[in-house]
This record gives sequence, structure tokens and C-alpha cells, in this order.
Amino acid sequence: MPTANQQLAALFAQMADILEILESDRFRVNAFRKTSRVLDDMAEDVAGIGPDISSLVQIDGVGKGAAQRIAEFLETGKIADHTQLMDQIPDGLLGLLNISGLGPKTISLFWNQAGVEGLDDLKAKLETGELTNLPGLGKKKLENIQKSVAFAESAGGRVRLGQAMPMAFWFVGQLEKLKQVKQAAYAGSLRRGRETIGDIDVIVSAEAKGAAAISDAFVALEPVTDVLVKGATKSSVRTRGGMQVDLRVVEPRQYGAALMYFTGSKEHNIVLRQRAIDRGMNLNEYALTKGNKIIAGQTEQEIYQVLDLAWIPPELREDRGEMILAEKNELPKLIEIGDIKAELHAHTTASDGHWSIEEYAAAAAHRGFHTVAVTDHSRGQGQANGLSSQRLEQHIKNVRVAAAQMKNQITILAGSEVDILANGQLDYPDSLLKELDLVVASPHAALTQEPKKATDRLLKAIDNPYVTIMGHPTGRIILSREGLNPDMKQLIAAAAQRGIALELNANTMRLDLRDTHARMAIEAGVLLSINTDAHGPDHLDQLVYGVLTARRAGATKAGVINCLSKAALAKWLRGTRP
DNA sequence: GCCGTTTTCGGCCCGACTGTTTTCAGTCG
Repeated sequence: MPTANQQLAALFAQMADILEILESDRFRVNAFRKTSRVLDDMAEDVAGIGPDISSLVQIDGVGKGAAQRIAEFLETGKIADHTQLMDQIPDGLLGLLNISGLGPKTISLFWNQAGVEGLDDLKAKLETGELTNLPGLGKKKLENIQKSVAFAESAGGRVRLGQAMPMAFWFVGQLEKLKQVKQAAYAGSLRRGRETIGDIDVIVSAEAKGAAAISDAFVALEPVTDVLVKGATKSSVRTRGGMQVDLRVVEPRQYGAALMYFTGSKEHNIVLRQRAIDRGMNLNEYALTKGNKIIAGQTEQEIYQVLDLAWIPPELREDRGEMILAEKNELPKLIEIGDIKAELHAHTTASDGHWSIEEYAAAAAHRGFHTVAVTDHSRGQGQANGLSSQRLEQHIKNVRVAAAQMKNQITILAGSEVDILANGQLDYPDSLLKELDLVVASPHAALTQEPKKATDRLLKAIDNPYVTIMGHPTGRIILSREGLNPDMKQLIAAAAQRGIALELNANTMRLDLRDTHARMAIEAGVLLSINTDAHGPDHLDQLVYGVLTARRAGATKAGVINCLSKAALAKWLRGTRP
């Protein structure tokens, strides 16, 4: 069940789409889009604010009109304007907006002049040639639309951060090998560490005369299956995996401006641009200029500096207040991957992992970690070979033996990832939990519970005196399973009260807590625990995704228990238990 | 429709590429 914020965001986005197809004022359309984005980004539940207009208009991007529509939704579950707009166009038209190269103008034209009411109509009429002879649409354009339709049917939009990043590294590496290329980096939502990525943006710098050769080499790379656009400075390709990769070639003196521009976010850029205008300057993807004079452009740092801002880490560039902090030079010193010194959630062959206690501990020690916790599944996870109470007792003994053997290399803690059952009870009795050094309590089943029930369930688990960390609280799987929608505000307050940590599960499938929830937790003073939930050696590498997400939330080293020293972590763990 | 240190009107980011044009509209990012 989507939250009120998500439902409202979808309604406002849909109203914007319809208004655009109906050729309404584009600024009005943008206003609806902004409201949609703000609602989607907002950590606070708008239902909690209630249908009070004067409170709702306090939200940035929500004016009187949007406030009334939100209030209407909160009271009736519907927005009359939305229903009325939906009645004005065939349902199938909205889906056509997802087809690359097809925008509102063309869709409107197809609908009004050729009777296209959806994807099936479009496909049929493209086949029969009924769409030729429409104004402004030649053979080539129709062919491209036909190709895009075929692609849209075979591929699904975004991919996970962890899928896009290795590919981006590969492309950057290939481009760096070209002799014309001076610098290369990926930008876009990937650089900002978003949990899903639409396409990969790569920026390279080179002297102008070398640009053509770079574009040629780029579109000829092995994974490229389609060339969508190829120009002197801008090219776009599709790869075998269906991923789109965009390349921009700029001159070295423009590199910082380009990197900044294409890192985004769009909203962050708009604020920056306005800030430049306020200072009598102009900012675009090539430079910060004053009149005809170039003021800055080679590095991001110098551009921010001229705009009286500290350099803002990409993960914070979402127009969520970072500009104010940068102005006052109060940006947090964000956590870095090297700050992490402990892994507190991992599985071994005792349950569903692929490595022994010793292999796990050795890999962690090799990374420079001082502590690991062995946390195999509890008995309820039958499919994951969860441990019965008897097996857990034996497992604890095995962990103690390994810990003694390896005590000069690393500290090994005996823990468990204990199921939070549907009713909020834990999967082992307290008498057994007491024997462990730490308990990660996580929901695994009944992940479609109503929000209220889910909240009560997780609150009950937090109440258990032996719980140290709440693991992946929503149980979502990115792009695949929505998971629970508990009242995060209540959970965070309870975690703060109890003094336990909330996990930010670093697995690229999970990233749970998500960035906005992690931000709420930090603001409430709750400590985070960034863990990979490793089941085998390569999984520890997923730490980077958890750290990126934590950085998006504004996390510092001080707010993450995995960054504590060995002694401090041991002390903190003891402090959470009776 | 939203917003305000030029605040209740007037502006809202802007450049590259494509395909269709003979100077530009549409789309994308």
C-alpha cells in the first residue's frame, strides 16, 4: 500500500502529464510537477499534517491550490480535478509519454488528428502508415518512434544503483584510455548515489579538436548496440543490457561546470543558476560567466566558491536545504567508506551464507575491520536454513571457538538475525537472545501488512530488551517489492528512546533504511548501522552503496556505530542490553 | 500554479541534437 505522500505525488504527476497533453500553460504544468516531487521527497507523512490549508501551504512548492487538493485527498481519498482531467483524455495516452522521443505535443497530434488512444492504436497505425502526412512528422521520425515502442516493450526503465555503477566504471575506464581524453567521470544520479538510475552520464574533457575521435570511439565500444544520438560534443548509446549511456565532451576549462551541471539534481542546478543571476552572473554547463567574461568553470570547487558556497558533495545536491548549509559553511563532514570498521550483519554456511565463520572474519580483517558479528537466520526462516534454538546454541559455541582462534586478527561477535514475526514477537525466547552479543531484529515475512499493523509489529520488536539493531525495517526490494510502510516517525522515536540503532542495509537490492528515512533518524539522534548483510565474500563490496545512501541522508562518522573504535563499539553494545 | 532581500505582478534554466524545416519545433537532460 503506497503512502499518502506517494499516492498524492502520483496524482499530481498525472495531472501534470494530462495538462501537458491538453497543451495547458507550461508553467502551470511545472508547478504540478514540483508539487509531485516535493511530496515524493518528503520524509514526513502528509497525512500527519492533516487537511489544514494553512499548514499545508507551509510546504515549499505547495501553494493554495495544491494545499486544497491535498486536503481534499486526505478527506475523501480523491481529487475531483484529477478525475475530471482523466475524463478529458483516453487512459492509454499517458503511457505513451514513457516512449522515448514521444512527447506531449506529438501525442496530442496523434490523438487529435489520427485518433490514437493508446499503445495498441499507435502500433497499429504505425504499421498501416496512417500516421504519415501529419504535419512535422516525416519518415525518419516515425521510424524512430517505432523503434522506441519496440524498445519500451522489451525493457523496463530504471536499474539499481549496484547494477549501474560497475558499468559506469567500465565506460569511464575505457574513455580514460583514449589519448585525447584528459579527464573522465560519471555524473548524474549515479554520482549522487540515488537508489535507482535511469541512465549513465559520462563527462570527459578534451581539446575541441579531439572531440570527434572520442565520440567515434565511444559509439564503437563493445557493449553498444544502438547509437541514439551522435554529435560533436554529445552522444547517446544503448548497451546490450538495455542501459542508456550519454557522453558529453567538453574542454578542460569547462569540465567543472559540465560535471556540476550533469550531476544535478535539476532542482539543485536551478537554485544555483538563480544564485548566479542574483550576483549578476550566468551559469550554464560550460562556465560561470559575467557578461562576456568567464569567471569559473574548470572545477566545481571554484564555481561554488564564486557563488559564496562551500563545495557541496554530490549526494547532498537535491535542493533539500544543502544550499543554506553550504552558505554558512555548516555542511556535515559526510561519512566515508574508510570510516567503517565493523560489519554487524552477515550470514555463514550455518544458515544461507556461502562462507564459513573464519572466511568471513578473515575477509573483514583484510579490509581493516576490527569487529564482525555472525548473524545467521533464525528458525522461522526455513527456506534460508534458519537455526533452531538447539542449532543456535551450538553455533554460538562455534563462533566462540573461532573468535578465540582469531582474537589477534579481529573480534568476532556471536549474534543472530532474528525474525520479527508478524505479531511483533521475536523468533527466539529472551533466554536464548540473552546469550548473544548482539541481536539484529528484522522483518522477513508478512511484508504486505497494513501500515498500522506493521508499525505495531516493529514497535513491539524495538521494545524487546535484547534487540541491538533493527534490520532492514521495511523489507523492501528495490524495483521489485514495496515492503512495509510503517510510521517511521514513531519507529525512530522508539529507537531513540530505547537507544538502539537502525540498520541501513547496504545491499543494492535493499538500501533499507532508504535515504529519506535515514535522514529522519539522524535528525532524531538515532544511530545508524551500515551493514552489507553479506552472504559471501563479494557482498562486502556492497558497502559502498550503503555509504552513498548514508551520505545522501547527511550521515557523519559519529552517527554510525560501525565507525566506532573496537572498545567504543563493545561498550555501546553492552549499553543497549539489560 | 508558485513565489517574493527589486513581494501581490511578472517571471518561471537553457543548450544540443534531430528531423523537419528554409529558420524552427519538439524532445531530452
